Amino acid sequence: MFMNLSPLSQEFVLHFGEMGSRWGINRTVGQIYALLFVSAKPLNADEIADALQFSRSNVSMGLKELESWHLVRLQHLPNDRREYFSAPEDVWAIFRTLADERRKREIDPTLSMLRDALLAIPANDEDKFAQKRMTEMHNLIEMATSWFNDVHRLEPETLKQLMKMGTKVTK
Amino acid sequence: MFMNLSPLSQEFVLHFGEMGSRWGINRTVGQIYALLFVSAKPLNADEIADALQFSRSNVSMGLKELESWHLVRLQHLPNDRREYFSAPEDVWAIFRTLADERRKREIDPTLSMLRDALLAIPANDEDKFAQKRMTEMHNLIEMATSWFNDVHRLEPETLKQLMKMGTKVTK
DNA sequence: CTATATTTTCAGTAATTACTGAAACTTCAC
DNA sequence: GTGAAGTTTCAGTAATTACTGAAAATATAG
Repeated sequence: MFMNLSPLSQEFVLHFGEMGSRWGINRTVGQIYALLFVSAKPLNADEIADALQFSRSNVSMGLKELESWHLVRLQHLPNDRREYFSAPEDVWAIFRTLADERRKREIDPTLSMLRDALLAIPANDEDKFAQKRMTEMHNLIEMATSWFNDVHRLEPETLKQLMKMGTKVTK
Repeated sequence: MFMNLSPLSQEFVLHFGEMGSRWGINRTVGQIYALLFVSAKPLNADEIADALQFSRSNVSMGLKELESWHLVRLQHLPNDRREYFSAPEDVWAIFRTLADERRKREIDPTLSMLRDALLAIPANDEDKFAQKRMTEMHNLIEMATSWFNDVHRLEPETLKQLMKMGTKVTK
């Protein structure tokens, strides 16, 4: 199916395509990302289109999407006008970027909607109940995100230690 | 647009519909869940179809989907043959269910694919590099999930305390 | 067992999202 | 400037996913 791709990379790429569609990102974007992730060298758009066998314009759109997620790095190679792309090397950084971006897109808007809703004067008992539920949700999300923000600032090494300690901390 | 829904609940329901489509779940399913979440009483499928103005069969499918996520409770009311649905009351429990279910669907398959890929004999240098990257990803995910499993077992209250301490722990 | 209430399935259709190729635009070497 | 190399846009089309109504299946009261 793919050109110039070892069976190992192929499976990885295909898997990420499928997973991509379970998340918000589509198959194409997932595959492009996976390909960049396992590539030792940065790739240009034509190489990607060639390797994954889809159109040049599709690659262009996919890369734009990945850029909007801050998941790819754009660079230029000496004596080459084309744009080369690669996935950041540090998997912890990738993880943080992803979490951060998802927070921005999925959590923040909900939080702001909830804040507005909680300011409204309840018109009746049903509204009162609904607001109670929304308050619970709001508080949970607020706490989780502020914890996340704290953790976010830690160095990977520190975070690793923290995770390893894990539940021991409770005692 | 919706019948018998206060503006407050309407906005909440609409917002969750939109958010739903950013996650894997579709608009309909998001709306049904939101409706159940803010309802003081359990609702039957007809009430849901009526409130949200979509077909009975669509509601049936949506509820099945929510059941597969363990996000709704099914119950029967005395002297009524119909099935009534509600969202669990404890938002922490909901959060855990959601995280758990996503782990099962999005992380576990990836982990198992990575494990397989790491067992393969690399055919060349490119494969060697690819495997190195996959190992990094594998280790990160493994660590994060095992941490998550630990945390998962804690009581909400303990977890709350832990989160409040947050970064103070590092010192 | 029969009649009725309720839920589920599913084939067909509608709506949405993804993808392509051609054209437009941008960049840069000369 | 001009032209070639590279990139993006976008209208049209393909593919996918969501939704409906009718029919089938299931459950229950009498």
